[in-house]
Amino acid sequence: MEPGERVGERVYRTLRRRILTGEFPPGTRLSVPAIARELGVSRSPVRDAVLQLGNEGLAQETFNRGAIVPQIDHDQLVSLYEAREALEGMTARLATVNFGPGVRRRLLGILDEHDEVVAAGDFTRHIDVDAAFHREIRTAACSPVVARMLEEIQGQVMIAMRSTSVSGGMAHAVEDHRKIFEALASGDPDAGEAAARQHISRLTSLLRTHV
Amino acid sequence: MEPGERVGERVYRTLRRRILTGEFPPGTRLSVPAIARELGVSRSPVRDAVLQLGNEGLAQETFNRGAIVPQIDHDQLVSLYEAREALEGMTARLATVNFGPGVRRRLLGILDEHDEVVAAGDFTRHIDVDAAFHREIRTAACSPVVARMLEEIQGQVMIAMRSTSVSGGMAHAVEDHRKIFEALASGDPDAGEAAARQHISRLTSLLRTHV
DNA sequence: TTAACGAACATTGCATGCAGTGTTTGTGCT
DNA sequence: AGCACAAACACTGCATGCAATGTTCGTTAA
Repeated sequence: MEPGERVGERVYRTLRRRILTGEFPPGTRLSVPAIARELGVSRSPVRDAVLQLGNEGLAQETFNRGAIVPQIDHDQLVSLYEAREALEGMTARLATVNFGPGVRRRLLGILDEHDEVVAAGDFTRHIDVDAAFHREIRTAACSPVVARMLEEIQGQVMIAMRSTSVSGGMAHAVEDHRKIFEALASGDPDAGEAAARQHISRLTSLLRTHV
Repeated sequence: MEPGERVGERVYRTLRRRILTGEFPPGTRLSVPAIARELGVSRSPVRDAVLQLGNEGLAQETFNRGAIVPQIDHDQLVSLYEAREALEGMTARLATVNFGPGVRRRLLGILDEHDEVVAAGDFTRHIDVDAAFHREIRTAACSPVVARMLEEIQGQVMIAMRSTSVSGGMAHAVEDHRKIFEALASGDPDAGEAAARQHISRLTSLLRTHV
């Protein structure tokens, strides 16, 4: 007997997934009793989960009025990208130092797959492969604090991506990723950071013009 | 009748303060019933508070064994400083753009006070004034996401500061701060970011040598 | 018809109950 | 004394109760 896992943890992951996939679009009320009934658990773990989602910016709480899935407004999205630019730059810098044959191989595999996906015009898989590329770099960076913060940003960005089209274009993304890869492979931390930041800041600029 | 504030929120702030001031040193057990009895509230809001502290890295939870105040080990501290370097750099960059007479006046006031405090050798006030300088820049940066993440980092760093002496020296800190101020005032975002990052990376280097 | 009102209903946030689990303490044995 | 073991105790995590508050919807008045 060792579940070793809280019910609240499972509820948290369920709700998080539903929010990120858009099954719970912005504005959806996160009613604790309703969710508890649906999942067949009591209100306590559901409450824990909703509070945790609130801490991560995936739920917006108001006193005595419960929580709703937030809309990520333009200013918030800009701020998210400002943080993301700084942190992705740092992961690239750190990953340059830790760059090895394993990372090289995996990144090249992701890039090849990305080429195929773009050629096929599959936007959904593009999102996944894009995320995989950045995740691989985060892992190589070996900085849990930075990685955790990027994941938190990623969540809110996923919400925003459904309402605003800030995609800079799939082909452009792969191009940027190849540049980042080459900078990492070159072993120059400054180049790695610069390439990663430019990748993000291009989106931030697009965002700022899209007032 | 308008408390408009959750009991859990008050408990959270109380516990957070006790952890950050060292009243609850690392290893302290955060027993929900004990805290509830002491504060004269029920276990529910205390539980909420402890879970929230866990999300911020101010409590370490183990399944069926409750939470304790964490020790920040060396690797964790390095990762915290890596994130901090990236984010302080970004705030300085953004603050450069938003630099105005109000910010200038307040920063100069803080720097003058810092000089006095250092001359008096008051380490406790040094900590406060140091934090005030960085907070002023965070505020000027107008990026809530970046600011929030820096505050989260700040909490864990405060825990670590009591066990490891990573202080680079009070006088050196003021010197760095003046350089940052001048870079901000110059209006060059690159210079602002570079100055802020160097301030942090100096500490990171100290840390890395202090294996 | 539409707007204002109020009663019925649902939800929130805090309090408390409880089974399972971990910890501590006291006891007996070597 | 030192150790094994068990019983007593305490805590965790989930379930549920409840008063206060918020929401909804039907009814009434203009």
